Amino acid sequence: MDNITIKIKKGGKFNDIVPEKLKDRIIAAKMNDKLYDLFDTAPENNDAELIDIHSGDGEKILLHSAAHLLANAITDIHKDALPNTSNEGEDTFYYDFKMDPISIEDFPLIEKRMEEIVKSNVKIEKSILNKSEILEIFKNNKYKIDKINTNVNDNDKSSIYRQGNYIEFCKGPHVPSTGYIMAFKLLSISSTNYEGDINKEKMIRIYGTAFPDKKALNAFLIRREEAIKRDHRKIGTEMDLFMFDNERAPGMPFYTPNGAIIRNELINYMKEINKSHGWEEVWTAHVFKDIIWKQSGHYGKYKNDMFLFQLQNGDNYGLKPMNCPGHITIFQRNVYSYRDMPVKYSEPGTVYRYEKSGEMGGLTRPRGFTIDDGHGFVRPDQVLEETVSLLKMVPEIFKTVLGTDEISYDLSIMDKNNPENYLVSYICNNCNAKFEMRAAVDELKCYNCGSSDLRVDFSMWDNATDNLREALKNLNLKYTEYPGEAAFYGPKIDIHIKDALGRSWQLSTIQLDFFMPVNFDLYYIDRDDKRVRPIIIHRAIYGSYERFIAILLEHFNGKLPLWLSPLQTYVIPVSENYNDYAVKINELLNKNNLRSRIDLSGETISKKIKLIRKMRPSYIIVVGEREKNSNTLSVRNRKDKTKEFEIEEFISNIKNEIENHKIDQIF
RNA sequence: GCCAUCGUAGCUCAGUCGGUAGAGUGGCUGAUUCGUAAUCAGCAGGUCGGGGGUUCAAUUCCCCCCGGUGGCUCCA
Repeated sequence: MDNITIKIKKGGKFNDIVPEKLKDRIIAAKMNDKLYDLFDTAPENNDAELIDIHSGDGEKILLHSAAHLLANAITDIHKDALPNTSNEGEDTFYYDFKMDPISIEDFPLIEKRMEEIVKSNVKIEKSILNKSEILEIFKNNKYKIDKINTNVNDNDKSSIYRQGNYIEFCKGPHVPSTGYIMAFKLLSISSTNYEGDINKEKMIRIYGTAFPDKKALNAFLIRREEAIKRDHRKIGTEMDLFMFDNERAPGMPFYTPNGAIIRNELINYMKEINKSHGWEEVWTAHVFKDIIWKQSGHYGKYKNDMFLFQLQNGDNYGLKPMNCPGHITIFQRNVYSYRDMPVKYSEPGTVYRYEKSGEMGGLTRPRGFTIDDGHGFVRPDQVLEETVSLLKMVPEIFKTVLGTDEISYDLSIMDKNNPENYLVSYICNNCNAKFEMRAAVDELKCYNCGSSDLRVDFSMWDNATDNLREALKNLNLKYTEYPGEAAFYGPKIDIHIKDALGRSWQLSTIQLDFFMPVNFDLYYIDRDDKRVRPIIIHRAIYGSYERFIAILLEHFNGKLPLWLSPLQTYVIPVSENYNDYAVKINELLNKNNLRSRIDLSGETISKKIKLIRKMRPSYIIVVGEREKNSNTLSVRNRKDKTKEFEIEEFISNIKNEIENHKIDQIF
């Protein structure tokens, strides 16, 4: 929801401009993009946005205050627990404590204490104190002392928040009193290390959530339960789609016949899209001599995460962890004119990465997976056009496959204050040579004359980043910029989609790369007969097929659109007396290239339906005396509605449903 | 890799305070001939993740491995 905006005079209290009837839902204020507590005073005459607890900013503040509420309760119950720090996610918060391990069995007691603090509606008050005063308050908590020392300069002041007996070092803002935290719940518990460093001490992390009202909290909890019920591993077992053999090939997914159908349909659809957008399909080997990984830089950086092996004769090989060197190898077979560009290769490319044991998880994080990969070798002046083309492909695909329009775009750009972290151009002030270098790993001196009198040239980054930005703007896409989030080798656009359960997934990526062209000395011949470096665009739309199938299954709860469904029709005769008619129907469906199966077992019709349900057939066709006599079908859809159809009518309808990749069924 | 937790029949799970295991479901066989979420009966399935130790005896207790799950870290 949108917040209201009201003018305020310099020095006025934000709380004084909150309309009386909104007092119970306005919890903070915002001016010039900075958040304030309601009891702060306005720094200037300006518009103040009043933050409603139901707004995006409001919910963040609520979660943050709920985290403090948790810490308040924990320290009340466990006197020796030391609060470290909290953080908020989309719907959840966590708080890390140094304390003896507890379990979710302890949650009711903690929640009860939290409830009491809410009931007594304790005021949450800010004080501004000198650093020394703050250090004195937190003298028994070394974690807070660390935080104070890193965040506050010696002679500066900072804020602390007090709610009853509980004090927190925090920059706020917060809800005005604990009574605003109407609906909350603790969710889970896990361990973590101080500052995320595995060498530092273990901490207890408690996750929770909070909402402006009970209704929203319940909706969240139901969604969460539904997500567990829809776990792709469970659906995959029920529908017999894929398996793992943890003894023989840990982390490697095996697709069973049904799963292979889904995977192939997705791949075939992507092939069509690639073709229509000028991405030519190639095929590359899975095993390469290690020299290519040394040249690409993967070996140096990811050696420990690669499958590497040595043959009897001493030759060293590695499984590909990325497809780009393979595509580059193909690109290098030729010399290209500027007129040949862009050269765009695509491939459902299977890669292997030795994920650490604790990092694997079902299909979402396997050790072998297939990317709908593509590498465009483009002239710098083609980045815009190619990015626009890709940004048009993405919504088309997700609309078709998932039926979703909820797509968001992140533009990750470089942090110009730290150019050493990136591969950027330098110009030698001594000999005027121009070259690319990453100062964080290479010694910063001229390759030509050895001089270290160099100046940075951002033009390559600036042009490329401008092109990405312009592509987003041309298509009127809403996007967010993230300075400092670019990879060292180039800026990128990451694309997120929201699934049926409201979860956001990063799927697609459009990544510019200045680095590989340098490593492999790629070039094309320009109009003036000079060699010019192309830029590589790495792109994937689904991301990996494995992860995408997991998301697809959870999004649809396994009830896939017909064109993706492994079992499109399932024919059930009412009794064995109608087997002949059922067999005829099933054969007719198969002849029409439909994936149909028939159940000729002696079970009752109810039992047959019961048993096949977990396979999620798109249509169940029941035939008996009536249908046989009138040459019709009794069809039951995914929503358990039944309808009579003429045979030909049904077949032509569902063939149309398949050809048009429809999400909805014919009735 | 780290912390926690788990590994018993194809699947879901029970059980053994140490005496080599059970249910439901699925599978097979037979009866039933059935109108949209379980008709009945019988039978066959397990060296209780792997290795070692303690013990007269280990699936159970101890140790080490291998895997799974939830987090942490990581994700080119």
